[in-house]
Amino acid sequence: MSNAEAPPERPTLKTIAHMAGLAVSTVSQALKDGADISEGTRARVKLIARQIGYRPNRAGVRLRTGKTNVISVVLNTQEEGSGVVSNMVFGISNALVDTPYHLVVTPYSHDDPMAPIRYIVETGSADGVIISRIQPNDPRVRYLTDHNLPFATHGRTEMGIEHPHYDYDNEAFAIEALRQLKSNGRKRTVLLGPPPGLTFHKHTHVGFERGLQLHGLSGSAIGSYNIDSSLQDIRQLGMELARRRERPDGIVSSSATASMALATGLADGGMAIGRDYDIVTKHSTEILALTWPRIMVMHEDFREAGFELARMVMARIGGTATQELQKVVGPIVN
Amino acid sequence: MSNAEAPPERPTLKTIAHMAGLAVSTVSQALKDGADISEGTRARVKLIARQIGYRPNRAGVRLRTGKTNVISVVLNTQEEGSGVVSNMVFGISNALVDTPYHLVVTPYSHDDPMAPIRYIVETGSADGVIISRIQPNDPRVRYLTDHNLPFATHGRTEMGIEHPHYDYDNEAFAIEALRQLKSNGRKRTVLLGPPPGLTFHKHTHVGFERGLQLHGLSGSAIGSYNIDSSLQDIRQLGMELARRRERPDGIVSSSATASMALATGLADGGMAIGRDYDIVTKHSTEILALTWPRIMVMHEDFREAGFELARMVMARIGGTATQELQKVVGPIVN
DNA sequence: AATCTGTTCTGAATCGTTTCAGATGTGGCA
DNA sequence: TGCCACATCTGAAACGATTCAGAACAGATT
Repeated sequence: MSNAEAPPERPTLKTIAHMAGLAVSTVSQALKDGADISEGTRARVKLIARQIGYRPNRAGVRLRTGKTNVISVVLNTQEEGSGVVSNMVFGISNALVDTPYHLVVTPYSHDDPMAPIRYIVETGSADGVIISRIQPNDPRVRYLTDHNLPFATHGRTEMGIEHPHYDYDNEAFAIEALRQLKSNGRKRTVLLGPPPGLTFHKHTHVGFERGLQLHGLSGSAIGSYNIDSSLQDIRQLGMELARRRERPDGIVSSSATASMALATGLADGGMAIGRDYDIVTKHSTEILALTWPRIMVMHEDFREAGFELARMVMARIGGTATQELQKVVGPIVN
Repeated sequence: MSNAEAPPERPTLKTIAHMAGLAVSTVSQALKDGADISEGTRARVKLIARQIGYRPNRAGVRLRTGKTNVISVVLNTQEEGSGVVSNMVFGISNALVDTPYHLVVTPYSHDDPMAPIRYIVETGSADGVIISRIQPNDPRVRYLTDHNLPFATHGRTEMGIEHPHYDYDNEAFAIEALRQLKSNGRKRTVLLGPPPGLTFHKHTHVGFERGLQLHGLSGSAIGSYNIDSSLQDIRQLGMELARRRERPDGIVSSSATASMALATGLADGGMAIGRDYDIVTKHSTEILALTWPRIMVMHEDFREAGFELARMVMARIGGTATQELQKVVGPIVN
């Protein structure tokens, strides 16, 4: 009838302090190798902590220090894509294993990309942020910089602000894609690129133009559609291309699903890959290579991207210089 | 030189109390429509709170009340799939809009599905949990039930424990798939189903068997491979099937990507969809229907699943009876 | 005038952690 | 013996919210 059989409460610093016969503050210091603690008690405290499975209470730490131990990844709800998001998320998760950080997903529904950023800053709900779909002049980057919240971007900006970023070299991709088309004897090329406004749209188009010159090809970018267009629309585009007087014979595409839809449309129009045209695309899963083997592919690894971005944010939180936290990976040329 | 131009601190209850000339506890009560507060001050406090953009400090609430305002979704890092994960996550996010809940992603790397669950329970890091890849006798379900942590499962169990769940009726799917194959004149069927161990493996196989009887078809389930097998392996399987003396002419598959790989292998073996065989599959994105129009599809909506699961967990946290939080959606038969 | 009832508000304690000024005790040295 | 320096530990305060026993005061009742 006594309180002997109390439910097993989570151990706190107080628990350890009681067991060790020390004050709470001593225990706190000991656990973090504070200066003024003797080697002996330090070891003793740590032993006890390990024995009883002590884990610092996140709310306590957060309240006292302001550190949330949270990394927030801000995602566009619309973003579909074949596993881009999940791979990013898993990549980030992977980098967070064995750190105190938790990963929270903060979504936004296309109307306002700034809303989640403001929310995070105003409520102080994360120590660091990862954002994607970067624009050359990105208000989120400015805002986060102004408010001094560590972040990393999946993509580059052009606003004279140094910040951690990870990016795929889409310029190199476009050039290499054209090189491959050229070496297959293709002459009249077309680019189905990223949606306008985003930085990697620019990079891709610049690379495309440079590639055309470099390899002496003719070609043009599709203006009316991009890889974010509906698959139905892209298929229509394919049929349209097949109906042109001067049919293109080489296609550069920035997305695997878009490529499939486009190839389907072209097939509707009677054009066969390998015979009438070739198509080079980025892809991130093996399904394309397996079921559309004639589509030429360059791999882009979003898991790696997530992993690196998370490491960058953590490094930034830890004080690493921004300049050391920038990485652009080129396409893997086989 | 005075402290007049202090940096804009986040407002707290103290700020409001100061402005309203009230005690902190009064403000706290007023904001949550506590009983003993006059209508007047209630309105006044709320007005001020709105004006200055007050948001409760999560750490404060969490420390005092133990409520984390976090929903955790536990995901298998291996889980690839075409956007299953991202759609789930976005669906959950959607349900969490305009609630105080944040979504944290807790991953695990196949070795131990229990690890993240134990972590969440032991550290009390979430008010509710969403899990998937459910087994008929799932230790996670027992553990969460025993420890009284609200949760919802994406899939059903068979362990005599009532718990919130959302599931796709894979039994009905298999039966309907066979019906469609039958009506196309197919006779010798084969099932490429979910990996063994999971509940929806069982459901799919039961449905398959029942469908065979119901429609008087012959058929068998593939034992050695499943939709989690590598796409290369599945393609091999397709070639193998095409080499059999008694070639199957009807295929039921539980995954879109697996179906594509299988169809590719069958094509390698000289079999053409529509001519030599038909294949019915589940899918969740429109890409399949667009580029493989001859594959017959039934749609499974993972965004909806995530949405419903999140609502169930929140309802459970709010005390809604478990029995009212169970939903099984059938395949949409066109 | 004294007492009671009821409404509305307050103060203190608490959750778990960190920080920092100061307490305690040890030994050395004059 | 008395004083100082040093190593080690402690107590109190703070972060922001909630809870609850009780304070303060008004009006009604005797």
